[in-house]
Amino acid sequence: MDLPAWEPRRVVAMAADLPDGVTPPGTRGRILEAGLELFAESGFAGASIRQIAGMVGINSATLYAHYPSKGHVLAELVRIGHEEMWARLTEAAARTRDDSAARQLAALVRAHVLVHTDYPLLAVVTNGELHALDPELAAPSLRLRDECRHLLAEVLERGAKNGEFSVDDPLLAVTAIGGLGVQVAHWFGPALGRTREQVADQYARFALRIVNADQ
Amino acid sequence: MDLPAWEPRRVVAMAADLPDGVTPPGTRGRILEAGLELFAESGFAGASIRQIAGMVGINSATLYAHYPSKGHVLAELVRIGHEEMWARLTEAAARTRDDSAARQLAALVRAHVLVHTDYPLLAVVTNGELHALDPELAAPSLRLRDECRHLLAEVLERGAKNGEFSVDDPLLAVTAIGGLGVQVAHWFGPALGRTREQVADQYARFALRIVNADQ
Amino acid sequence: MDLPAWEPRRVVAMAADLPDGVTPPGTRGRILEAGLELFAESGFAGASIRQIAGMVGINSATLYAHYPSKGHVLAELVRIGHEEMWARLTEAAARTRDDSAARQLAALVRAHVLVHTDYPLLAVVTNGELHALDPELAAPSLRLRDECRHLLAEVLERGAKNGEFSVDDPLLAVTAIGGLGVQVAHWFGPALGRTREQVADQYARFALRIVNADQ
Amino acid sequence: MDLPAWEPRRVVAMAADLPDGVTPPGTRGRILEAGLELFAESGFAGASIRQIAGMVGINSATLYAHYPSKGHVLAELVRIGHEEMWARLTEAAARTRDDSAARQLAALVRAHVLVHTDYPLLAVVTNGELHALDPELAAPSLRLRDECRHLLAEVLERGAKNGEFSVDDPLLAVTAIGGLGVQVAHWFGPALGRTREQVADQYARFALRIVNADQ
DNA sequence: AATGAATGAGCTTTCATTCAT
DNA sequence: CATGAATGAAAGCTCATTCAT
Repeated sequence: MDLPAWEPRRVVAMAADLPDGVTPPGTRGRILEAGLELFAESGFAGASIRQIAGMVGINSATLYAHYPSKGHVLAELVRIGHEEMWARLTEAAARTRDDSAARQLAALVRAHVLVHTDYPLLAVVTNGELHALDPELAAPSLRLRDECRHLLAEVLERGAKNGEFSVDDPLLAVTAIGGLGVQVAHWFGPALGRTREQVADQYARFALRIVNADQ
Repeated sequence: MDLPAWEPRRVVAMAADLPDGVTPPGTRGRILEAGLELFAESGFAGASIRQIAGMVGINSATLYAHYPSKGHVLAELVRIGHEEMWARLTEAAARTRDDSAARQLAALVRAHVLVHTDYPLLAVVTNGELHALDPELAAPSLRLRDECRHLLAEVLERGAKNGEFSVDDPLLAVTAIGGLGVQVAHWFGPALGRTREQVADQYARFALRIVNADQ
Repeated sequence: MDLPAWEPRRVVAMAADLPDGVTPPGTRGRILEAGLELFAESGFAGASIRQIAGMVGINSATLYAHYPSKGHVLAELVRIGHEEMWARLTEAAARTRDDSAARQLAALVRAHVLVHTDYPLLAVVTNGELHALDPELAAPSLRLRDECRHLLAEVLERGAKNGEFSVDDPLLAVTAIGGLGVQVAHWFGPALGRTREQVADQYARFALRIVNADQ
Repeated sequence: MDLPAWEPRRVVAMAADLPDGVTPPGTRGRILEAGLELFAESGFAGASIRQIAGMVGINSATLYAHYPSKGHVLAELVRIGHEEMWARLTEAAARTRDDSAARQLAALVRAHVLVHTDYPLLAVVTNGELHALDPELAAPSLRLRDECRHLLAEVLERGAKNGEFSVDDPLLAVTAIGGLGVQVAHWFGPALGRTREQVADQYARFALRIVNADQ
């Protein structure tokens, strides 16, 4: 097996993409993208307002015409990340509401993985820099995050109840399956030689096996 | 299912423990423990030399009598973390050298999980702050890290070859199984209501299912 | 003879003057003047950024909006000093190009002395703090300095060749005549009771005698 | 004429020599020599106690078993430098007490130059770092320094009175002749291709010409 | 005589932020 | 909308010096 050399970076991916339609126009949006790249690379504390401004090509004071503080840039990124995740998982759950638990679980895991392959920098910031946010700025994201975890918990319970799944410890299954997706953001990239679909499908199968679902 | 409220912290665990026998005596060791706690909580860039010194109860200048720079404190933590992980995985692999691939995989995953439950702060720093290290200070740890990944890859290949495992995409299986353990450090703690053994056993079973081993 | 008491200071003069037209306007110029005074008095290493800022009446951080480092303040002073010296010597040499070597030597020494009486602090910094400068920042000044020494060497050679001067060891004559002027910056001041012109004329006569020119 | 490239160093010479018989034995003497080298190269403020200790091969705390402070190391160097200068000039003046003023002036200048060629580092520190010394530590040296200047002033006055010399402005002649010697310490070295005697003889002749003595 | 550990003060520089223009 | 200048606070680190051993 060819293990690609492990890189001591927080994210392997390069493009600081944001979901369609959420990037504000003009300078405000470019600040957001620069913040995304730098926060993903160096963490919130490790990135400076001057670095962000420099990447955008503006004076650091100009940033304050668009965001009231460095923390608010992070807050907007974290909000966008959580909303995208929540939207995709909610959509996947709704779309498969009447399917078997197995199909719904697969859909949720696929959605979960794909949001991490599509926006790896955003995912790394969203998952890893929440601690740097003022509690009041973090609160809305925390609510979305809890809803996402409950979506996963609910399908596991449904499958356990109706006999599709055989789960010894549902809580650990949630942490495992959730954790699988989170890690994807760190290493997914073109060097891997796998498409986003391939990873999503494979990880969905892993999840089904974790809960002993027939496949 | 009772999902405990998700906490916006990098580590849930509290005790800034280091493996037996590696903590240097006296002030040097206390600096290491304080650095561990603060780097785990706030990241390398988010923790200041004065905070570390304050936690130890020394003047910030005194720190430099023991370590030549802030980066060297991190470097020692990262080195310890990688050596512990490497030692445990190597031991597990050696102990099960003559067993089936399934038993060896289980042993590796158990060891991997246990090192994350036993030293969660160290694991978070070891996995998450390597990027902040000067390349020359990081190099030895990167070598150990690659060896660990190869241990896992080798047992997967052995099981795939001898028919114990059925793996579509071995590389993705490595990332998945490896990723499972890494995440443990973030949420394992007393509030979870699971012992370290319970988590390790369960995760070992998850891994075996991921590779379709008979159990 | 009334020898004024010798003072253990690097410069006796007080006014931290810079040549006309080179002081930048506003804060940037006041930083330069404060740096001049403090570097002259205490040397580069002995003067702190906070002292400079305090003398200007600004926060020490503000200094960095005008100069990228303490070394760059020194670099600008050293550059100004060398350019003024070079300009005056070049002008003196050009003005007397068609005169006798004796008249040209006198003009050069007068110019050399006058630049030291007019800007003694600048001369002390320019001559005495070059060693503290990064080589790349020092390079342009070193070139000017070498050109100045060659101006002096050339007139000595001309006078030696055409019989106006009688010089045993031209190299030592250059060091002696050059050294005469350099020292002036340390002790010239109002307490001396001599005008700049008196010193310049007298030293020019000294130089002519050193090379045995008819007067 | 081959002007050697001008070097942006405070002293060109290398050997950190002290006069015979004054270097204290053992560590105390090695501290003095290390201080001499570093103070000459970087100035008092630019050299640290740890650098000195490092050069000696001792712990910086050990230095305080030999000298009560960094300033006292400088003070001892400055004292030694002034005593050597005073001793040599006094001896030269005494030896030529009954000679012509011209011969006495030549002897004084020769002695002055030779002390600068023989101990250039010491001379640079002695002349250039007095300002960094506490006034009470500097006082004895200042007295010696004034005596030296008076020796020179006296012979000039004698020569002027008895008609050997023709001096317009004795004070400026003192500054000029004194300044000649001081500068020697900065550039004298093996690269010059002149012996100490050659320089001393030549500079003595320069001095006689400055005062219009018959030669 | 020498040391390692410790310290308070200070260093140069960068931080996020403000404000007048 | 954008800027240059400014700031208080704090960053990592070095300073000369002290002290118990």
